[in-house]
Amino acid sequence: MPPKLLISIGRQGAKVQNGTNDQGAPDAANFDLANAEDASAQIARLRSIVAAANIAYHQNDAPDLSDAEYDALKRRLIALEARYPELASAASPTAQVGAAPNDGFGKITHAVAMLSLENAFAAEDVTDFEARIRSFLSFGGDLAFTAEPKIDGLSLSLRYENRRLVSAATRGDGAVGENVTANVAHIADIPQILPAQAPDLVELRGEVYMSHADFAALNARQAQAGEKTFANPRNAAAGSLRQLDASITAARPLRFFAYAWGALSAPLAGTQSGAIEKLAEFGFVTNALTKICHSPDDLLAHYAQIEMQRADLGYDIDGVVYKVNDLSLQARLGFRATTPRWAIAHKFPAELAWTHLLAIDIQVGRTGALSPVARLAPVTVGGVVVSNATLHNEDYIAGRSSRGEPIRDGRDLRVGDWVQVYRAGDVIPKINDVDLPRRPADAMPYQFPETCPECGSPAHREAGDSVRRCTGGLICPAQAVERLKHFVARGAFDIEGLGAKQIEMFFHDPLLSIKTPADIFTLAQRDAASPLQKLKNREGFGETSTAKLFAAIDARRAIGLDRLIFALGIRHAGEVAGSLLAYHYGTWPALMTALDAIPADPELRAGNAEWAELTAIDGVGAVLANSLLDTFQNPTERAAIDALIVHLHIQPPPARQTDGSPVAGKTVVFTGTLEKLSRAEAKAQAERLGAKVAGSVSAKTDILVAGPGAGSKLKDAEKHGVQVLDEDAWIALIAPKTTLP
DNA sequence: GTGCCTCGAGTTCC
DNA sequence: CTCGAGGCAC
Repeated sequence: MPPKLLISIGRQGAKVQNGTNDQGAPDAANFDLANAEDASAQIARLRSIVAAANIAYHQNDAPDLSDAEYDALKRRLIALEARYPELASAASPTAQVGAAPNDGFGKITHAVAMLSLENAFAAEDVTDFEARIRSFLSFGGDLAFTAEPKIDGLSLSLRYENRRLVSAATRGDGAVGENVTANVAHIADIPQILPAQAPDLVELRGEVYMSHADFAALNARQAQAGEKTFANPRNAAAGSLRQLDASITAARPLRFFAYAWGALSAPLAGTQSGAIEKLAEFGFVTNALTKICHSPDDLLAHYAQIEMQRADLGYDIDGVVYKVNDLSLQARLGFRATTPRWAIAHKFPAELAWTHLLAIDIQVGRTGALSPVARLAPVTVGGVVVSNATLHNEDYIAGRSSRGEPIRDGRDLRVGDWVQVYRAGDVIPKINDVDLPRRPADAMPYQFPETCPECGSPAHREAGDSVRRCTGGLICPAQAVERLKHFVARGAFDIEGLGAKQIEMFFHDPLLSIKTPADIFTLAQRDAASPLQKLKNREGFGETSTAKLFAAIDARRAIGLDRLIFALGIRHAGEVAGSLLAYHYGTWPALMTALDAIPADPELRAGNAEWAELTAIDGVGAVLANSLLDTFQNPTERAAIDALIVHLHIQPPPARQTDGSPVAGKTVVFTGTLEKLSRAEAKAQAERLGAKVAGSVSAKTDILVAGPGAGSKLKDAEKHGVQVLDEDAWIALIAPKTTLP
């Protein structure tokens, strides 16, 4: 997932609904959406520039564009072509470089990201959900929700411009999906044209599914024709939609329920339920079991009602979705990193199945964690055949959580046991229970290895840690290869054509080996210099895909500082930490200078100014800071990083989209009692507008928002000459920017 | 010190 | 997707 993208989309969601912006496709953002004439001219111009640059680069060895410029132009072209599928052309340079391997579908960037939902399993999770919303909003009045069945199909995003369907995309990673426009052309539930009352731009979301009756008939036809049958309606729907030959899709009985929207040029209504009614007026099929509820008890009653009807619906559902009905409250609640705060999916209990535990294997992850995996006799659970299940860690096998509490009543798992499996969240297979009476008499307790099965190094478990880790570091081939996979993963370098499989292959390749990240960027050079076994002559590569791969690698020499930090795979430094550090330090040299100024001896760090600055970053604590220093001050690690850096053009993190927000870049501190906003809401709102929210007042503070009961912070503010506002003044200050649909 | 809220790191199957 | 735990508010 491109993390920055997702976060910025989430935080900007409300504005997008006003039609003022288009965060999901930054490369095409300044483009007049309604004007396909302009698009056609721009696409033609960009194609010729990019094609010329490709030739200059690959044949003349004299690039006339910088990597960053080339990358930007190409991305803009891809975005435009995605937006205007009718202008796409096999002759476009993107047709050769842009498409993913073994995949005939183009990509479409969602104007507003398609997020996932938080899950609830128990009644308690539902009451918690409601309570959390009330507390976030400081709201005691009537709080209404919509409750509707959660269809078990594939989510789809349909884009209508001037009331005509222009594109259809799968969810993909949430930010970018696959273009299936041709495939949905024959789905009867999807209108091609919207009525005159619909807004100019509608990005509509819903679920493609197959009914039980149609599924049974399709499988019967498939069996008769000697074709493979589908395991369940969901797979059948997915398989049908993703046919490269759209005429096959047309012959499959797919259906569609509309239930949500992304970008809109005008709001549909003031409530979720009102908007759904509008969608029905537009000609979409909406679910008849959608109901407005006013309390957790109401929600749970409707859940029970739907669960009772489940078997008779004629299509698969896997739960009930609850959404805050008032759209202005939805906007205030906003988003966490990957899920909205205003919705939750209440899942039905998972299906269970008994099977045989055949073996316990150990995998080694990029941080050296030894993770046990259960090998199972294949068994069907929830329509899917499961043969592996995660076992988490050694405590989990032993029958206790790492906090020492018993799980499975303290019964351990042994090879040879009968175990009960389920798919957590209908995805990840897990072991729920073990049948002790059926345990073979000779079954032995599992002995967790104390050395790494991959490299033989000692595997230690630190106090308070739940996992045992290989101490081999980069000596361990498993760690080295996993680190490389992480380096090229989504959200990191994300190099097209260089995924986990290719990394695995290159890692073990004697001639063109990739052992460190720097090796990726010298691959083309080493290939050119190598007298034998050039990549293009190997099986599975050839001239085009080799050129494609080298071009994809080159395109990534220009990399955002945030992505680079994340890509290094430093423990505790994920996407968010990468972004925090990038925004704070701005450039690579600034970050290095700061880290190098901190003493190597942990004992001496406390008094150091750079250490103080680092750990003062909101979200960066001592654990992360120490982990960063462990990596950068380790000579081997540092040498590998320095060797990488010379191949890159490190870009500053993208400017925050704050649209001239009055508080962008300011540091704000809240103190005292806030009466109109809760603390959490005030903080989220300030951050949405580009402000940094700090906990204490210092010379760097710009604004102190003081409610009644403010104490020492008010005095600090006076001392430092910090602007002090009361809550009303703060709300007035940010008001113009928080008007929501 | 305790209790949220997120984030990070692990995993499966198609 | 889930679990553990880091970071911070109370």
